[in-house]
Amino acid sequence: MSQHRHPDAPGRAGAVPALPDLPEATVARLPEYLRALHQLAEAGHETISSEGLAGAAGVNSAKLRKDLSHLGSYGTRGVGYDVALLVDQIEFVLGLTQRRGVALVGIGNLGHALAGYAGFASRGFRVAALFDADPARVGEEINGLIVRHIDELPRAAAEESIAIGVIATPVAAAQRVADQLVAAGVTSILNFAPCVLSVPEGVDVRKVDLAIELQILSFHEHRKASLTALPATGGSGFTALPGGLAAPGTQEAVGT
Amino acid sequence: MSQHRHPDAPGRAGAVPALPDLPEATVARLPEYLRALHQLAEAGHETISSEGLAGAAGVNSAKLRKDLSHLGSYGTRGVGYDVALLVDQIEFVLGLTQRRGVALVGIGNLGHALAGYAGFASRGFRVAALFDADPARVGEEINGLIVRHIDELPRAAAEESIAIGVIATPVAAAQRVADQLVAAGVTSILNFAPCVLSVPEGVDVRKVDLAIELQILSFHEHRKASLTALPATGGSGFTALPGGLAAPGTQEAVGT
DNA sequence: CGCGATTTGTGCACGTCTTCACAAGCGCCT
DNA sequence: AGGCGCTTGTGAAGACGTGCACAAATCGCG
Repeated sequence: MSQHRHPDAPGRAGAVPALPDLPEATVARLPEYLRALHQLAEAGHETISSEGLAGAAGVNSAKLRKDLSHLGSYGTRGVGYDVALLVDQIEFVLGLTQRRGVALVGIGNLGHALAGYAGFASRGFRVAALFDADPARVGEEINGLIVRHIDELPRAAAEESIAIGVIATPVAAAQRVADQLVAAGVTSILNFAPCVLSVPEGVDVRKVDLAIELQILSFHEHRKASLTALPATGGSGFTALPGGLAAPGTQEAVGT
Repeated sequence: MSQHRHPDAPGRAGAVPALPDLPEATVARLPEYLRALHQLAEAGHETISSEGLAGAAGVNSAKLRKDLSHLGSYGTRGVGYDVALLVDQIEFVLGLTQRRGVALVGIGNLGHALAGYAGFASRGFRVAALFDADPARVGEEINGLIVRHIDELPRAAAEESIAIGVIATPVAAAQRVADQLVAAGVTSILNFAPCVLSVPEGVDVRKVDLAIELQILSFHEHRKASLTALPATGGSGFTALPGGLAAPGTQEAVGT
């Protein structure tokens, strides 16, 4: 998945190439661009226009150009972007040139699935260690990794130089685990437990709450229902017809 | 915005009380408030100040007040918000007064975990049907539900009046499944496959990409590393200290 | 070598979101 | 009753994000 096209990626040799501080919104989209680029590369494209890449990533082309312009000028006017070069560039900015180790804590229902999720490995991460507080789960092997007791976290984190932790425990344990992760030197946490974590400054937390996503969808369902219940105020009742085709350009189809 | 719709309990009496169209950012936070409110209710609070609720939800109190003000005026100056009333109000706005049925497609690694995820049931949803295209998986029982073949989706969706679909298939199958869901009348989709879906207008899609969350964290790791490598330019070098206790502010949320 | 077709990079205007700061409202205590 | 402290609700300002529209740059071709 990673060709070495441009080994002369910016800097990396000692001197830090002064990461431009990107807008958060841009950072959040870069991984999506990266995924689209890999897909395009696999399809044989060597260059891609902003329009094409925007389509594959499901965003506006002007927005994409502005996002990429923050990284520097890596396109060629009249031609487009060099796919391989852009892949290298985005991977560098995202810090994916080194394969980062991830510690996963909480090997329950969800943790099990995460431990076996191929998407992590294929997108630059290595699930380096699994932990659980329940002795009954310790020792289990998943995908070639043995589940260890949470108390071994400090040693394991140091040995494997782990900077990212994933919390997939029940809510009741999440804050305690977060504290333990921080104590072990972890500075980034991905939290699947539906609760707010309190962490020291300098530690980043991102939260994924599966139920919240459904609730947001539920709101829109509710709104759609209350709209169709009323006499449509000029809006053409869309009425999701069975067999509906993807007609208007919301998102573009990408190869399946 | 001095609109007094239903001074008493939220709607639920037949007529739909003209949902105010909330800012998207507000909608995305309401579920978090709801979770915090349930937690507070369980802890015995009957009323809560915006400051207190904001703390429990991990947001700024001014933002919270503005968000809630969009729903109407459900607080009492000098006192705070009535917890039970606010719970009812938010649940109504989010369309959670009816327990919505969800169809889950793709019973692989992740799908298995989602099918057994207790958080869905406890937050207003009912996983009503499981589907997979692989005949080998059809017939398996998970949590009291039998995995059915994807071709039975139309009938099942109609019987159970399912409006929300969850896609947990590999990328290669995702678009096809999305088409099938839409054809079956589903108007909201939660997509776990790392790809862009093309759907007709009127169908909402939300995407959860676990690897993207890690990549965003990776970016901040990268940035933190390149900052500590440089002589701090006036900024107070924080240097995430291990063992630090959650002292000062709240959780440092990265991005949206 | 010049021209036209194409596409990037960006200035600008607009809309959305966030945050501050404070008046208005409410309850409690004297 | 009146005053005082507390909290909500909101106007205004600023920060941030988005999208248009176009100049600048590049390629291919005759």
